[in-house]
Amino acid sequence: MPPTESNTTRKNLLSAGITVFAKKGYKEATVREICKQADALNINSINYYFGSKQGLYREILELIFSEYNRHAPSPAPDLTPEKRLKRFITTFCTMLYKGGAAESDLTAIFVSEMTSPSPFIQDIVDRYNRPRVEANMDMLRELLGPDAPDAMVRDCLVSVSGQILYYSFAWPVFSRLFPEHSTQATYAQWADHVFTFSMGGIHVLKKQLKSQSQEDMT
Amino acid sequence: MPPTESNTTRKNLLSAGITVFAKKGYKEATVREICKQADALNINSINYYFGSKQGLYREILELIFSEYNRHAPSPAPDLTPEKRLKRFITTFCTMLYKGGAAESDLTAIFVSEMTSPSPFIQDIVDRYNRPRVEANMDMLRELLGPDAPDAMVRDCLVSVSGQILYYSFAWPVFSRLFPEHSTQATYAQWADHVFTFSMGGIHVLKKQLKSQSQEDMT
DNA sequence: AAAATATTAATACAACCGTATTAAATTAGG
DNA sequence: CCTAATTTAATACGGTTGTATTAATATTTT
Repeated sequence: MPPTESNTTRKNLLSAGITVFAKKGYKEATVREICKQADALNINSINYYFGSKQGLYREILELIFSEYNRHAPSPAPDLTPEKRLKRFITTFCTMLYKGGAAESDLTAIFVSEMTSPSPFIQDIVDRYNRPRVEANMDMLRELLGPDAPDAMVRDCLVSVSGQILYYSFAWPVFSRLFPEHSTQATYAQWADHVFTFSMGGIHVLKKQLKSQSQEDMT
Repeated sequence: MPPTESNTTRKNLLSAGITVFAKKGYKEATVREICKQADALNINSINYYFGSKQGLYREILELIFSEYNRHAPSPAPDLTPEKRLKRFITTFCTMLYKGGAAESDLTAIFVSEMTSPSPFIQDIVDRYNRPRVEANMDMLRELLGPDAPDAMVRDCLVSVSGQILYYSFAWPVFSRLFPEHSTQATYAQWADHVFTFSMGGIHVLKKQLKSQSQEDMT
């Protein structure tokens, strides 16, 4: 039985796995290529250390999402909801685009797990995404006011998330339409834009809510 | 040489290919499964009619994008930019979500082509996406005013597109966070929300532009 | 109807996949 | 230092893939 202690081959396999899984996707990534990338001449090392190709991938997924979780903003109920929205957008954009949209291996695996999820997605969503989503729903509810229905709060969260995530999955198309653009160089401006744009959207919806409740009075 | 005339086996292979490529992705879809789905007992029929697996996929791609193009709104310069934006959002959401976000085969292939593009992506983008993007940029420029810099116009287009596309690629995660939600039932409301939200964002940016130019006056 | 062509069918093949097996080499413990 | 355990190495195996080959059948053309 391989122990879990510090082992350089094991670590090499993990980081090589991240690289190859990101570039090729789960199915097209081969254990032979990962081993070669990890300077492990024997193709059996993945089975030795992780039981199987899927075992390696599971461990990589855990590694990536806990890393995301570590960088994500800790709850700060003392901040105004505006500042919390700004923080959410900025840190998310930074995580996704700081190293460049297409170049980041972690972003690539993150996206492939969204579009074609592995068997581990339910667990990942429950442990990592759900708590953050609930916190963000609360934040948006504060921004929209207590009269905002749940559907509207959810729609706003989707509007914000959709903007943030766009480059991460549409990059192969976008980069061909705007070849000169670089998310690495402009991710901070993009975060600013998403914040401004979204505050405008939220403002309109809030106003719309108010006029509706006034109509109900008459 | 196989002729291009009407042939039921050929058509069966095309529609079976759409189904299987959508469900499995290009690599994991096998010619054997496609042939079985098409009631073609011989696994050689794909090579016979399309030369190769890739040849079948290329023809399917062409079929899908020309279909998208057919449903997309024709240019209507007489309409106000607001109405054109509304039309753009509505028709796009309808195309993507009318049959349900996860269930639509065309949407699945569309998304997989965005996230992990085939060798044909450049040609597809040039012939189908670029003209629409340019028309939408013009529309947004009208909404933002003549002072709006190109980067702002482009950012707004990304903001709108990101919202529209969100469900198409994030569905495996979103549906686990909100299991009761159905895009099929609510795609029209979603289009309404995206329009309202985006007009709010555009309005704020326009106001911001105006105040900036006033500062420049002093 | 006969000949030419198009289509379907069945099988073969080389390449690749993940994993199992077995042996050699290295390291750790007494 | 020698034994036991861990790690690396090399190879084998069964399965699946896309495609090529060859033959049989159906369709069209003359």
